[in-house]
Amino acid sequence: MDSKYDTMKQSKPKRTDRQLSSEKTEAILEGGMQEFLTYGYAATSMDRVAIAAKVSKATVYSHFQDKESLFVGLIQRLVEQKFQSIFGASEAQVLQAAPQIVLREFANRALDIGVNEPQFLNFMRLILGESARFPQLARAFVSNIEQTAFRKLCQYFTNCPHLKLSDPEATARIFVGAIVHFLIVQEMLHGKDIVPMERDRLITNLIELITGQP
Amino acid sequence: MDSKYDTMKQSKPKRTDRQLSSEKTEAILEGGMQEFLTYGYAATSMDRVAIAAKVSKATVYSHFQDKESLFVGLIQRLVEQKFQSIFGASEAQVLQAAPQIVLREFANRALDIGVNEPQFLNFMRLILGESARFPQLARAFVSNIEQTAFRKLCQYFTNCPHLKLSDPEATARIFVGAIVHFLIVQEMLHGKDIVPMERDRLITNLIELITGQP
DNA sequence: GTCTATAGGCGGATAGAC
DNA sequence: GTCTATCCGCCTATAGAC
Repeated sequence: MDSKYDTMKQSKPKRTDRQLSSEKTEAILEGGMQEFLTYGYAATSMDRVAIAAKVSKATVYSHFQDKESLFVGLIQRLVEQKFQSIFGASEAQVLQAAPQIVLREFANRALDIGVNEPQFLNFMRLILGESARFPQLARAFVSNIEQTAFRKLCQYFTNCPHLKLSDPEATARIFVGAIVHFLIVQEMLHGKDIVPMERDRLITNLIELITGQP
Repeated sequence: MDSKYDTMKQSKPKRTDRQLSSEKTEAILEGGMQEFLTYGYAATSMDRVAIAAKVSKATVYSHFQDKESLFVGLIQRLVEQKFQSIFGASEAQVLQAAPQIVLREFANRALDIGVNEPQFLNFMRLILGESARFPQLARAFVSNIEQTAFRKLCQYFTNCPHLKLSDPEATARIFVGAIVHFLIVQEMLHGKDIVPMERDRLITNLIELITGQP
């Protein structure tokens, strides 16, 4: 249980790398995604993955070496898909607006994902919950999602002439951290009714702290 | 899978509430804790729980109705234990110091838990990872840990004469969020080497933003 | 109350036909 | 490549002796 999860395994041994996935492979990945996101890694059975993909269990095993390979390949693909859907559409045209506008837009986009896409919450639950047993997936998440958010915000802070931040990199971390933690407590941990707070109130206060403008 | 996790089950049906847990019950809870924190809910077997507790499997089932009852009872107890170990030792004597000192102490105490107690990270992984299937455990975590941190910090912000915050409650959320997210990315998700940052640098910047003092 | 032994089922993974 | 059928082990939970 220690080192074997750290070594990357081959997900599709039967396939040369110049060809894309076949339809069956795609169906297996799609069915597996539904099952893993719903039940978690350990509680997902290869029987149900096969049923969800509408293939036989043997077909699943002809495309993926074992359950662990399917899971790792699937989640890594999902991390890249989420990266694309979050950061793919560039919003360079609004970066000229006032910092209050740009930062509010950034925060709202992040929080909208958690509210409008319930599967994204399950995706994060899986990454966080399995981060001890599958550290390479946690690292892929950090490299693709967290680091990109840090960079984009840090670039904005550094280039924005109105802001004079002593440490843009640390400030970017604080901004992302406050937003993501808000999402975790209110939505992922069902804290809305226990510690209620309007998202606009948090965002407004966060922007006030950073810009120094009331 | 929907409503059954929301209804609280009786964890110790054979025991009247005026008596504390017996030694066997304690051993089962202790053994179960080790297993669940290491392997997660679904991958933990009652066989291994019994072995870890040094009792027979039948004894486990004579103290707890089923696997789910053991898990829920155990995690709820653990949430209260963590609440005690984090907030039990009151630090009212240092609250007279400068805000820079008090807030830095608060942040360092929180981050020390994640670094010095690796089981606390596994505890959070379990709460986060199972928050869809066991929402009552997620809510217990929010009520005991998150809400208490918000309250303590908000009380300090409100009573501290040096600080003039427009919204102490939202600011407390931002402070806790930045610290907890830093812990999640650096330690839980193994991000130390990917997005390195000294904790003091983050804390210093966070305190600067809140106090307005460079 | 606690044990050993076992029921009964579902899990991952594979053999072999086509 | 894909299927049906199957192996075998481990799973949750319980029966029954003491």
